[in-house]
Amino acid sequence: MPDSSPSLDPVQLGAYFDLVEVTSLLRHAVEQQLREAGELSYVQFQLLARLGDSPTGSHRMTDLADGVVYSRSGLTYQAGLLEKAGLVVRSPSPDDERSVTVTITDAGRALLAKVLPGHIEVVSGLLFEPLSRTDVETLAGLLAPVRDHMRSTPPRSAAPRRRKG
Amino acid sequence: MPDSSPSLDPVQLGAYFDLVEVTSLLRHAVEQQLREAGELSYVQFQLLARLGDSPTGSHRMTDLADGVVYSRSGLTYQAGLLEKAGLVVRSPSPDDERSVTVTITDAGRALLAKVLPGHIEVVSGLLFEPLSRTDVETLAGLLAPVRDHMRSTPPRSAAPRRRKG
DNA sequence: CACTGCTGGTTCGAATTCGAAGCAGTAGAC
DNA sequence: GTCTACTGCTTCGAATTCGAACCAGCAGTG
Repeated sequence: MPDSSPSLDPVQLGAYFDLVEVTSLLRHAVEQQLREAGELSYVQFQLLARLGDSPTGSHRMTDLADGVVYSRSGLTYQAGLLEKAGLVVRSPSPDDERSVTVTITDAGRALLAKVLPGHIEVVSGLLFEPLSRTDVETLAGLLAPVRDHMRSTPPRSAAPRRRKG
Repeated sequence: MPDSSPSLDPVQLGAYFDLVEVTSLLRHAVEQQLREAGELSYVQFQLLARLGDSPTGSHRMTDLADGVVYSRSGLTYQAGLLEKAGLVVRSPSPDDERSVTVTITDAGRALLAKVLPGHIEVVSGLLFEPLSRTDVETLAGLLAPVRDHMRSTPPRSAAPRRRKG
């Protein structure tokens, strides 16, 4: 066939498949650990981690959703769960009436701290075990540009509400 | 606290986060393309792709589930959908009465072929755009060992039925 | 053969997920 | 000011997902 469309050579294909396979396996393992260690789902962990990382301990709903690549409605649901569990608090934003600010609580930080070691252990043992320090640096150097590229490229993700139909 | 547990240095952490972020974004984009192009979910595509790749065009249920890292019950559900859509057929295995063999149909292959170009285009444009040929080779070289390591390590994934409680 | 333990699949119920629709609040044109 | 378009979030319904429980069928022991 005339390759008018961009095709993937075997190496690319292999890299692509390995990428999704590796993350699927990793995610599965991590999910299990998180549930056992602290009754957290992966998304919930990601959310707490992001909040804990923030200087203010808080983020807007939308930013969280975009950050973890989640639907807005899904985030509303998860934020509700986390709030009910006392791990975060939702409050109206001062500057924008529409916006809701999610803030991690002390309990949230505590749980995060409790769960983190085991999490790291799993990631360490599964992902980094077969990689040398140099390997990791190389990997990071490869992924960062890809991430930036994906983030900059058409954010179809944010579901830019269809114009009309 | 005494760091008896293995911790991750910033580079490792960054690589880890970028890894999940990249695949999340990629998956999201691909999912959208697949749904628009052929009414397929990502899992369904993965399943068809695996079947299409097989010399016999078929696999056992369990092997499929393990391959795409999916729960067995989830696979039962998806196999049901695919079968109802005429894309695969389920038949009892000759050698093992318990086992079910899933086989891709011509319609399944046709749909796969129809969807593939767009799929490749998305992956190409998002994942490989910022990577040189050498980069891709490096990436593949890094991921393959990790995949093997994860596959060999305790297959907690397969949910090795708890002994009793 | 009977007995025990394991593997392959399905069914079931409960929890999660998403997109579409809806409700405010904001921003820009005029 | 008013109008129009867009953003931020939630609610709703429908589809998917998982794990626990279950029913065979296989394998090894005796």
